[in-house]
Amino acid sequence: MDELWQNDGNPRGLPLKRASGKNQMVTMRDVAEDSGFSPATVSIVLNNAPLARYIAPATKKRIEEAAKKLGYRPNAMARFLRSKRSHTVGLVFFDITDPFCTPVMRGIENALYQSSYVPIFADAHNQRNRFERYLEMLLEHHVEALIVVANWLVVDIHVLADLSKRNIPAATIGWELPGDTVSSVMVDNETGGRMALEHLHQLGHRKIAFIRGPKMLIDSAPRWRGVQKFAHSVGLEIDPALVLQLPDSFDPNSGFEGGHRLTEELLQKKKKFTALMAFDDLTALGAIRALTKAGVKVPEHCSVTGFDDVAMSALSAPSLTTVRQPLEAMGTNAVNIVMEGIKAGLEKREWNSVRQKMNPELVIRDSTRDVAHSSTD
Amino acid sequence: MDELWQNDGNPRGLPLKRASGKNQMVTMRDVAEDSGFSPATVSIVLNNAPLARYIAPATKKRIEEAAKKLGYRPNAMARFLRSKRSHTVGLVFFDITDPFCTPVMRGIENALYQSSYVPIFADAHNQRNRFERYLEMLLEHHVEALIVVANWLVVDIHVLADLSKRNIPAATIGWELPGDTVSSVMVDNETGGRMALEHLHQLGHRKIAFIRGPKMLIDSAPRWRGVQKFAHSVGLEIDPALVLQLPDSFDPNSGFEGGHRLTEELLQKKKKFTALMAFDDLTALGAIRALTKAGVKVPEHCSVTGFDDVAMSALSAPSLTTVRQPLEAMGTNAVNIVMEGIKAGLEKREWNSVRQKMNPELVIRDSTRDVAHSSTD
DNA sequence: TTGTATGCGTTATCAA
DNA sequence: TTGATAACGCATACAA
Repeated sequence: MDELWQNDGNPRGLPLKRASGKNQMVTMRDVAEDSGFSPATVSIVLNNAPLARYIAPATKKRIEEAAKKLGYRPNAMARFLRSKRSHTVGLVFFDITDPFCTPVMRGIENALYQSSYVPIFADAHNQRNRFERYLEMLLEHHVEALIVVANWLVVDIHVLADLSKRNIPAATIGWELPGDTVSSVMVDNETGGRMALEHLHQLGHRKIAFIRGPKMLIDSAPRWRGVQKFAHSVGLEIDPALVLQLPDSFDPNSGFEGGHRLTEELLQKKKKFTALMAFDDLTALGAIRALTKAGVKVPEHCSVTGFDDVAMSALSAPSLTTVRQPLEAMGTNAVNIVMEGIKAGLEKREWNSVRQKMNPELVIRDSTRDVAHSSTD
Repeated sequence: MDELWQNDGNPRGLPLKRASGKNQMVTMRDVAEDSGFSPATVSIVLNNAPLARYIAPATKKRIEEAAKKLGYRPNAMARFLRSKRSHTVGLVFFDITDPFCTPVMRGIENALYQSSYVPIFADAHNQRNRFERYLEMLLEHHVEALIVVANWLVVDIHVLADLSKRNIPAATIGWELPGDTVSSVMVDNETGGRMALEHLHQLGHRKIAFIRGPKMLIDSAPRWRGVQKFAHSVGLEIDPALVLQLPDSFDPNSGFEGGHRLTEELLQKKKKFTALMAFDDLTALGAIRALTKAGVKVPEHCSVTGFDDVAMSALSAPSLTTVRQPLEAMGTNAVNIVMEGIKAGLEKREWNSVRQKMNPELVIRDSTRDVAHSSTD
């Protein structure tokens, strides 16, 4: 009685479309026979091939009607055999579990959809074996391009070699490879790091603690560089005792736990700090948890910033001030890049890979506040 | 200097594998010529076809070596043309943005990987047009089965008709259709509803507020039924003034806002309640936000339960007591179900769709507490 | 134990 | 303006 869906489907009798038997595939030949023309003509018409210009309108109409009547659907596989185009793009995530991935995925999917491409999805679970096996499978399926979302683990150069040799355009998101065969889309980490610190500095914070990213991650170094440069430019002193670093880890969600633990360490030092800049949002959330548990209120006693702006940052309590990566746009751009590559390949043009750095954006929420009455001792 | 990845790839010279030219595809014929056997024999050997039993071991070895040497990779498209098998499964999400989806996806992906199937991914953005267009595309790519993750919006019966007519096994997760053509995997919502209330009841709560799910959602009714049945069985009285309902919405993340708003309404009534049972986790998070803002501490003054156990529930502050849906297992099971369907189709057996109800699990965290000192007036 | 021939559904070339 | 034909890469029935 509560389930509305039962009435949702409009009850206009049987869904028509091909009254024919069970599993019969409708081929171009069927359309040809039904319409009284040859398969060649049918192909030309239904694909709107160049030659379609010379086909009589009446013919076109009859063919199109026959196709619709029979429920004809082109066979992507057979089509590939001739055209070498699969209308398929490989999409490899290093770990879909990372909240970073969802918006990126949305961006990619949406852009591909606009081009009538279909993504073949793979999740490497951060395992190299799995990554390579998937790569193999994607090549068997003849994806026309590859997008790798490598936010957390390292991609070995193999990928690049094997792909570029086959002229399959590839782009990475959240990582970049040496050399210029593979395109990449990344946030400008240095600017992002600066933004976060600048924000805290503007709020008047001077005793600031830092939780740096794991050495393993490509983002860690430039983000920290941004911090250092800004600190230097305004004469802010960074107390080494207040700088900790997340350990390397293969679990993209380990940041929470890491942030929690390192913040506890920080508190044990009994060194005063009025703000904490965390490597990313999960780390920040873990830090907030530790602070709160220790009776340090955020943001009253201590401001905290994150990085990424994953979905839960807006929903946490307090909501998180963070440096936003334009994740969805990054997905979109990666698609546009490889699409260019595909087009170039089709036209046998040379094509250069591109390296894109996207601008981050400071999102101010409730976890940061003017230093006025902040204190942690 | 901090970027480790530069040393990661082992620098063992050039990646070998096919020293041949650029984009040349290696076909079975190449392997045949190189090994000195016919394409038929090569096919038999490389596929381990039944006839392979009769092939001389030496022959097998030479063929396999040639294949490896040339870097032969079977062409999935060409293979499909003969075998009618694409080794591909369509995966349609109604809205990937819902945190519900990630673990489900992980489960599906993992199970497919075990069977060497590859998922073609689609996200309907909750739009029917888009859903139908994707369905079309998936059919053009001849997916062997379809899995629909329809947690939030309504699937119209069309799907079913069009698919079952083509003998493509289909399963839905988080939704079920009338009739018996489409399999489904759902959590046992009624039991889950009961569990949540039972937990609160055991903690001594008697004045309990409820935020029910939107009418539109298939989960709402049975979950509420579980609540009512349990309340009745223990003689718990449910105050209608403390029962609110989320409005229908197409945004799976609207729960947070809805929970927030409805909880404010609830507080304005000035009616005492010591616990709140929310429809799902996001709603619970929204509710907690509203309570906290109003000075009502969770769980000291008011206990809150969610439903689903999405990733952020463990990370929120306070962490959320909730009814866990075994999302990953649900994904796995859906795959196993359609795989059975595929196998049945191959063997021309009859096959019955299945409807699975999975057991939920109560996860007790920090948002619920003994009633002893709870109060909201 | 292995090879030959055929066709899957499509598109492109050429001929009519 | 349209049709006949061949070929894409593979797997199978049949022949050897």
